Amino acid sequence: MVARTRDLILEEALRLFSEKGIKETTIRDIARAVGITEGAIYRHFESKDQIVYELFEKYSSQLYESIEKVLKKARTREEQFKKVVITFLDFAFKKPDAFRYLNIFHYLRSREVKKFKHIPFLLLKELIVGMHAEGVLKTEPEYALAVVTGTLERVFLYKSMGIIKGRKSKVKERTAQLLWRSLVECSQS
Amino acid sequence: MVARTRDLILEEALRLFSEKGIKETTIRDIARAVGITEGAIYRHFESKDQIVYELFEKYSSQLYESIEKVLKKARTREEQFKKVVITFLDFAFKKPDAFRYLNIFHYLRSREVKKFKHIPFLLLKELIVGMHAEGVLKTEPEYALAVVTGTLERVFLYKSMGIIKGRKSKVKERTAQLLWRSLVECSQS
Amino acid sequence: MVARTRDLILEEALRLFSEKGIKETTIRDIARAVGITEGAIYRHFESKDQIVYELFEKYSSQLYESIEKVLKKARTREEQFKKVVITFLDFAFKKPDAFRYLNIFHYLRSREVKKFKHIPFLLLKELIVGMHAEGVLKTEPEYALAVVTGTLERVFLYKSMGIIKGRKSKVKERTAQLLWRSLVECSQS
Amino acid sequence: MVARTRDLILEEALRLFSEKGIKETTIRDIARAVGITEGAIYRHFESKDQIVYELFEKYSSQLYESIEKVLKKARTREEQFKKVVITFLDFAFKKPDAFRYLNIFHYLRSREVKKFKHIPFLLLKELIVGMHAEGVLKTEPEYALAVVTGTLERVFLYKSMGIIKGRKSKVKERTAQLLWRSLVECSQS
DNA sequence: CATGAATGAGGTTTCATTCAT
DNA sequence: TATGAATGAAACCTCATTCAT
Repeated sequence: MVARTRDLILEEALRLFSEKGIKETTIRDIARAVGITEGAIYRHFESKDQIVYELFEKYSSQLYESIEKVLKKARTREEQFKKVVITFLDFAFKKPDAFRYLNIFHYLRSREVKKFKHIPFLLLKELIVGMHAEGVLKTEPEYALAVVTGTLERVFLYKSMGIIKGRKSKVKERTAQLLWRSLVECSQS
Repeated sequence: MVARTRDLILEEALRLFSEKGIKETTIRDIARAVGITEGAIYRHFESKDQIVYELFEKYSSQLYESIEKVLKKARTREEQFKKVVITFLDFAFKKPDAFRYLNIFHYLRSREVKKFKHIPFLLLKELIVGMHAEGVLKTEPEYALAVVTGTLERVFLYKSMGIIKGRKSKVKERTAQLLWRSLVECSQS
Repeated sequence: MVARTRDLILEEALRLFSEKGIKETTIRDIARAVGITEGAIYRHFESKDQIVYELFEKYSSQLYESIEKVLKKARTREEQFKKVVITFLDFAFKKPDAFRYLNIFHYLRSREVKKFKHIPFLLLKELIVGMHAEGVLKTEPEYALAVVTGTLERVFLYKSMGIIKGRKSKVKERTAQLLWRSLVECSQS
Repeated sequence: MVARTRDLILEEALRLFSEKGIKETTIRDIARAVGITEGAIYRHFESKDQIVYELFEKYSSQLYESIEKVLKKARTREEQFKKVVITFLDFAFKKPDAFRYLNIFHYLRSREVKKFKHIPFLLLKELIVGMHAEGVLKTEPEYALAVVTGTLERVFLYKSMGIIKGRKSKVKERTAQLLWRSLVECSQS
């Protein structure tokens, strides 16, 4: 009941930020959503920016760790690649607000992203560069990265907009397969 | 001389919106960039939102028309597809602020997008659905759409960040080819 | 153990008030300095103002009583005068925070000073007026008062800033002698 | 009528700051006194602190220049000394709010004083150190400085409180003479 | 057309004080 | 006695918009 408020603030802030944008969400919005007064927020956070950063740090790390775990477990490059795609989408589907928020943050605060360690994007980059170095991936790694990250974001977006239909597990599998085939099996240079 | 100021306002607003965000850019910022005072802006526009909408309308239509033209000219589906991809990237490279702005607007004002006709995305959607209906494209159109739109945005982003290197014409060609092969030639279901 | 906390609060409040100012010091600042929470302060004091007043009352009285004692003991006007000067500076050097605080309070709350009895300044005034009435002091008492009080404050200030150097006992003696000679021996009208 | 508002803000801010203190005066207080809204203040000043600094700079410089002028004109050390004392008090009597404000600022923001050039106190210090070096002043310069600055402040204070009576010109002359005799003619070491 | 001062609503933040535990 | 979360008023500041000139 004590530490709860802090979490509630983070929860509602995440929801509102991902819905309306960061600047578009006011401290009052958050306070109202939590059911406290504006002043109370400042017992738990020093500033609005602290909430903004803490949310990025929290979910960035979460996703980062999931991917790290998957990378370690998988035996083959194929398994690694597909599992990473699935992990991304799994996170996105389970925590859509968080995923949307991470994208917004990357878009609007790209300069500040550098201050954080544990950027999931970097793990993906490493994987793709590694695959290319080993000759598994013929496509230029920069392009492959663009295809993968772009597709991930859009698949999530279109799924949440209802453009892409079907069970989430199906969507995850299909996306992983599609990207693998596109980039690896259709060997392109 | 009269119309010039109005255009300058749009120009600077676009630059600032795409750099810092819409809410993050103030009327004063725009006025200063143009070299006039805040009040003067209201001689040309009724409100900040009018600038926001007009910019979206303007560049959305521009891109829409370029794509329309290309679609009409092209003889084959392959030519259509590749030319559309190239047209998108051409627009993005020539008017990076506008392209970034269209993306921001889509992200933050998705509800309002519906008020506008001439959404380039819809032309792309139509093309892909058409290709699928004709059997040219085996990949499910929703996924193909996700791959194409996502990749386009990322290729532009990574090019402007310096992650993707090389001449712009090369990048455009390569992206078009890559997407065509991935989605069409690697026949997938 | 009970009274100890109360005293600690007064102690830390005095230090902070004299360092940063009254309005500039928050209840939270004081609580943190003492090592308790904000709420706990209100177990010991009804309000911030009560702390402010009690501190003034406490140190004002202390200095008042020291001076009173000295005045009673001394046999001659010269001894009285010099001892009073020394007592003022002795208090200032031993309790610099308190002395600074008394000055701040006089400056910012001059209206409220009247509510208190035991204002050290009044004893000094009485002494000087008395000396003048007896013909010991030729200088007009109002001016003498200005010279004495002003000099005392500045000697303390310059000593704590390092502008005036030397042992404190020396500074006290020298100031007493200097003021006595200036105002009394150099008979002026 | 245009530039007037800016000056009015400075004027009222000075009055309120010197009456109630800096932290104790709100932007709203100033706005109300001027007869405008709070927001309007920010068209003329970037922040409350800017007003605070500008006021210090303005009156500090004014007094500084008056003293500089007097120092240049005067032929003898005696004339210099007395004229400087008179100039200080003249400023204090003509602009009591400004004089009180300079004192408050020195007291509460001593660290920030170093950022400014043209501190009147420094001219006084120079004069006294010079007089001592030449043997005109036998009293140690640090003590002399304490007596002079302390007395000046108190004479002003007691005059404005009604403790010191008489015409202002009389008070100025008397203070100058009293300080000269005390520190110089009563040769002390 | 343009200026730039002003408004007024609303944003972020601070802080003395209260209160359930 | 003490905690620490919460309140609520008020502080500083921002900014889209209006308006007299």
